[in-house]
Amino acid sequence: MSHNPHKDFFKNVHEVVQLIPPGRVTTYGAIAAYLGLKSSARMVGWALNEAKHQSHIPAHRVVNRQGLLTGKQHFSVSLSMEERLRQERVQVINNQIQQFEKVFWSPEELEVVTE
DNA sequence: CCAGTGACGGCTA
DNA sequence: TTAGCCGCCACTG
Repeated sequence: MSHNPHKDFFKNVHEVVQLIPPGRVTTYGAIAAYLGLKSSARMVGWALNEAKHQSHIPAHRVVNRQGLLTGKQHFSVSLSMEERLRQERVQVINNQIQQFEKVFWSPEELEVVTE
């Protein structure tokens, strides 16, 4: 059994991302903080990079702190990050999520739901 | 092994 | 308010 800490972290990221409701988005930092590694937001991006080949993980619902689609380069041209979000009625203009505060979802909300 | 690179974000000037 | 710095750490050449 190889207990690689970062592998577990990646797996946890995948699980959290799958819980983001359609039509909502969260941030790299919010996921990192929820998993107890507040200063490792960059690693969330790495984890999503691996998730790229797993279509059931909605990586397009993760944006940066400002609501910008900084990870758009990692999505196919045929179905871009922006298009995936639009399909869920999330407004995007110039890579910027509109009404970001309203669309933002935090993993912290899970505490309420699971109780 | 070492240096450079990032799907980030907090802090400082 | 904006721009730059730097801590973070897995991965690559």
